[in-house]
Amino acid sequence: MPDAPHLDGLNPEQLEATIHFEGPMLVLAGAGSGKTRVLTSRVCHLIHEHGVSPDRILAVTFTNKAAGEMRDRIGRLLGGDPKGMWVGTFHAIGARLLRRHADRLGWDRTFSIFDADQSLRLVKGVLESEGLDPKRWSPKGMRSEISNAKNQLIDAKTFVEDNDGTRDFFIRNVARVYPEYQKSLAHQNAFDFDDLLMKPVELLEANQDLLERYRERFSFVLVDEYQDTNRAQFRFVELMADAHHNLMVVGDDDQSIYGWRGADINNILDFEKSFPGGRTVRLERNYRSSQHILDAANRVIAENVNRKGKTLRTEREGGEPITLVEALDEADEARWIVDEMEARITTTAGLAYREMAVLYRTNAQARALEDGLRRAGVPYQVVGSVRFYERREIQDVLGYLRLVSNPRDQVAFDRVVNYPRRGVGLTTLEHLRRWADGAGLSMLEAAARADEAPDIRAAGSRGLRSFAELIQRFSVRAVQAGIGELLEELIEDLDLMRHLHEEGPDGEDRGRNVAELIAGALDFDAELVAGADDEIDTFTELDLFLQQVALVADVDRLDPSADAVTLMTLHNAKGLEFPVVFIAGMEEGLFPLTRAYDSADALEEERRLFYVGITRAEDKLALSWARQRRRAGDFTHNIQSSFLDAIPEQLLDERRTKRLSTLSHQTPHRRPRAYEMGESHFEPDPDPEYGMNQDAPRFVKGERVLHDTFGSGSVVEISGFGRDLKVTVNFDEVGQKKLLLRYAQLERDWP
DNA sequence: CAGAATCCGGTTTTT
DNA sequence: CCGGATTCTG
Repeated sequence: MPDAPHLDGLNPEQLEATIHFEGPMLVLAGAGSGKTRVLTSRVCHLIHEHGVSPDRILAVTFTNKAAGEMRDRIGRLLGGDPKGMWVGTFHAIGARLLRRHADRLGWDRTFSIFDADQSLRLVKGVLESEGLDPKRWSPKGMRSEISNAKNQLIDAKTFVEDNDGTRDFFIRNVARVYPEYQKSLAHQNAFDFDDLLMKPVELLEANQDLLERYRERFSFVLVDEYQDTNRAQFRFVELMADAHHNLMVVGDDDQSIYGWRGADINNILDFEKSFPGGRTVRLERNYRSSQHILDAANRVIAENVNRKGKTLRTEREGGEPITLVEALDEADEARWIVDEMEARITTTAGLAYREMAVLYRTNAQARALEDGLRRAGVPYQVVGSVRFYERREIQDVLGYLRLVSNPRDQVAFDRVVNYPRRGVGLTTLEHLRRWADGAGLSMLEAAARADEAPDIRAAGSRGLRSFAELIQRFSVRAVQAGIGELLEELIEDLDLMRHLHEEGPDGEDRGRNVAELIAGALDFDAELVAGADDEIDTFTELDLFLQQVALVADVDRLDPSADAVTLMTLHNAKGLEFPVVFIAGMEEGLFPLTRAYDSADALEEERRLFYVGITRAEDKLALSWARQRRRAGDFTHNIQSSFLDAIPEQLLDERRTKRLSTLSHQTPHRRPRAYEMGESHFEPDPDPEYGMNQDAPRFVKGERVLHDTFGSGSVVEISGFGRDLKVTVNFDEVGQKKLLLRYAQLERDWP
């Protein structure tokens, strides 16, 4: 093919996928096999060789970052931005469609997007007005039930019908809450995250004209990370591709890690059935990791049953062994990791901090690692943990903007009406609500005329009126000024910085965060002017800004130019790669989490997560675990993760931290192999230092025990120390119980 | 009405 | 150990 730089250096399989033109295609792309490369080259090929106009292409990615990268790379290959092409996450694309056609569903285009926190608040509110006790019926549980339903495209009406007469009280209450919750969203002109997937499907199914229009427009559809799509996303793709069948999906069943969010691994396993006549290409050549790392990954994932099966190969032979370190506790683990990083920086020429990452199962693990890094003065950035846009001060500021953009947003109103303090308390708000309901006014309108309302004290009325006046003033400014300017004026007007600084030690940080938000907004302004986004004619800048803010992921905010070590969860690491990768917390109960043992599917998903982690590493992988770890207040005693059993010993370099070696002088020992897991018992640890509770009978996770009243069961978790030693036991008859060992007369139950 | 003191309960992963 | 909710106090 002459003059086709986008085809340079592709291997035969990549080439086959890239030059594929019409009809369905599944690209099964192993980790590090160059799938992004294939996606971008294919788009270029469509445009360049087949003369397809960019505005007829729709590409869906998993993160905004991936979307941005794809757009950049295509732009570079083509020598110009692919104007008119839609690239984005399912959520972003859904929001875009809804902005255009929300009126057909009864919303209007200035709708708010509620994130998890806002939708939880709303669920709580509904729960209370339904007279349900939020302590008995967890709002979180309700929200996730509603979320699951939406991901399955089950609307409120259907949910109620489907569960009519169920004996499950929880579900029965969800059936009460869900319709009211949805009604309230509509009333507030708001969508939640799940609506952004579900409502576009509803929109296209109910409006044949729109369906035809978008099918026609997007005659080529590409989907990345297809293994993580849920029912709603599948249906959306199906609707779009059903007429022309020009659908290419790229994914890896072995990297499906979002089942808990409704992702259905069968979407990728059954692709050929759903889209008959399609072709499948497998990319099994890995260009990322050393042989040793890949061997470990292959062995780990081979334990799974529910998979298509593929084996990654690399051209790179050998490589460094995989280090497995046993540490005393999480601080010791962090210290080892930091020491190892510094040693590598000094001994490896050209290695930078930004090329190293620490991955872990739970966000809580970040704290100890951060402490270690901070103490050693190693620069680092944490993805997630405390999410930027979920910070209180950021949400407060955004609450104002949301209210300016959508005056019906009640969640935003409640959030900021008395922040900063305006003397408007709960009683005042209650009086206002009553009067507003009676007079048929919105809360904001009512606030503007608070002096007319009965029972409201002068101070409260003054506060309400000045609040309403402020929102009105900024609604006017919003059409004249850019977002950055608007924010600056708002913060000035509220005298927010002074309020924050008066709050105490955290105030400085909060102030900095607000400053960062302003900086981000100014950037947003600048980019919009430079890019002259085609959306800006249709929507206000404010709406676009709020939408972007609602839909950015934490990984999107990763700064690749900063020379800092990256800390993040294994989930967040998907799609990324680093020369040096540490996976911390390789302990039974933490990774895999205890609850993963509830089902075979869950355990397989957990194992895939480990596989994702291993395959992030290019040159060096180090795994670590801690004998004891503080979790939610008390101590846990741990054994190393059963996942490690799959890795052949000759690939491993097993070590102990210095701290641990000085405590006892044993050689590193491996835990009994997996066949001893589950019902059977483990040998008590021979190390006398281990546990510090020699006086108590020493139980081990997995062991069978007998209780006077509860009967027999198996030990799930051990926590606490000395006289506070607690065991969690899953009893065969009565389920899980947490017991104080010194009261519970537990005996070993030999099978 | 606001801020302090206290209690309680949860704790996986996220667009 | 944390945050949120609740209760108490000025």
